Amino acid sequence: MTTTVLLVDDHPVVRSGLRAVLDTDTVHVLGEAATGEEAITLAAHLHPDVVLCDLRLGAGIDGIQTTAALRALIPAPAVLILTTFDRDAEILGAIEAGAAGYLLKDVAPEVIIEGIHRAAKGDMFLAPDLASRVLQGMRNPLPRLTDRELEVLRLMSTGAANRDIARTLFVTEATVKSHIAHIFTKLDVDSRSRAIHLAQETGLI
Amino acid sequence: MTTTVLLVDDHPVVRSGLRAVLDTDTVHVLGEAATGEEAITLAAHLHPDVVLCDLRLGAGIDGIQTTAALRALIPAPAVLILTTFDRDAEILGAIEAGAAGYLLKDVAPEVIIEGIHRAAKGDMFLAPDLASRVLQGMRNPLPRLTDRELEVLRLMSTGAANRDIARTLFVTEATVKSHIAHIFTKLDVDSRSRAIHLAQETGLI
DNA sequence: GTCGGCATCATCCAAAAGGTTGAGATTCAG
DNA sequence: CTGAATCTCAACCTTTTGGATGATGCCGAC
Repeated sequence: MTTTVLLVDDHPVVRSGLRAVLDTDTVHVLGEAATGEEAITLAAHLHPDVVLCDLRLGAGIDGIQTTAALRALIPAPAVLILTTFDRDAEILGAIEAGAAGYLLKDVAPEVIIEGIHRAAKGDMFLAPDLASRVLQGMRNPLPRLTDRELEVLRLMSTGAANRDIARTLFVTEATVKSHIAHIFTKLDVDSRSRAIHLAQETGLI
Repeated sequence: MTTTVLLVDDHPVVRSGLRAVLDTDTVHVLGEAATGEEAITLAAHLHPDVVLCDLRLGAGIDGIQTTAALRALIPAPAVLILTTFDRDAEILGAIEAGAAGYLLKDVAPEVIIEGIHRAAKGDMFLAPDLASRVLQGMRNPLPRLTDRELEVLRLMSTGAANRDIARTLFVTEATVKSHIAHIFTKLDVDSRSRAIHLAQETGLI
């Protein structure tokens, strides 16, 4: 039985590659989308069994938002994330948004095909080298930062000093320091550079 | 007249995509390599007109080292860098290593084909949106950091405090501070987070 | 040999960052 | 309504960072 697939990637070359690799007797590629918006429209019309979606989609909404929107369709396609990156926060975010699986782009074509079939059957499918990491991430969840704290953290990571952050957010430096103190406590670090490094490593920002 | 090409990319899917997109009446794909080492061996035997090479090649040597090695072959193929990333230092590094051009992966297939033909003729070919940036980069060259300074910068970017850096490098904190002062002057910044951010943005680290 | 670049270290001072504690205001769920 | 979380701010203090200046030794270029 053939599984129908919609490809979502902002790189034409990757779409062509996926199409060439996937379009076999067990998988049928219904269409391609370059953006998340396009993917949602196409999926609503084509009703693919599975949507194969990149996380980074250039302009417009990202893969996680796309996943959430796709899963809200009726009938909802299974969403398989296929990406180059393996940042923890993003994997967990994608799964929270309803993704059926997560594959890295450097896997062999057969693994992608297997993942598609598994996703179509309603299974979860994680690239083997990611599975342990995800479980690890769920045991050691990154503390939840509030929106404001994330905003401060992002500004910090661009090299902004407390004064700069205060000016950007229209608050006093005391407030910024307060947020930063909370961030440090939650991330268990004691310097902005460590906080930045940790945040970048885990995909928090 | 057809131009012969060797593909170098660590992602099977991208290689398939490139092959599907490029193998036309004017371009002939001679072979594919997944690593830089493989690319050099293959190029020495197949004598392609052009090598289309990703910058990030997973394990092993990177695209810039591969470029340099390829350009040392006789006859030397033209090397066209095709990558997702657009960091300044890498573009300039690739060109220094002898690359004939630099393309971003999100361009249309026709642009890649045009780039291949131009490279085969000995022209330089830069993605249009990169050209101005590269010229800009050559007018405002990033100051050359010494090896030691780069080492310190890299440690800084992992969140290490001066004391940590000093311990790692077996020098005193005073020395670390001295290096950092030089780094700041050269990069024209006044805080480690800004230095880290700039270094990451420009691909310095 | 001399000069310049580099790495090493030191001292002194000022500024920024970080830690602690506490507190007012708002919002939102139970 | 009450309590918890969040965002805001303040005062105080310690540590870290950054800036300025200068000194030593090494090495390679001229």
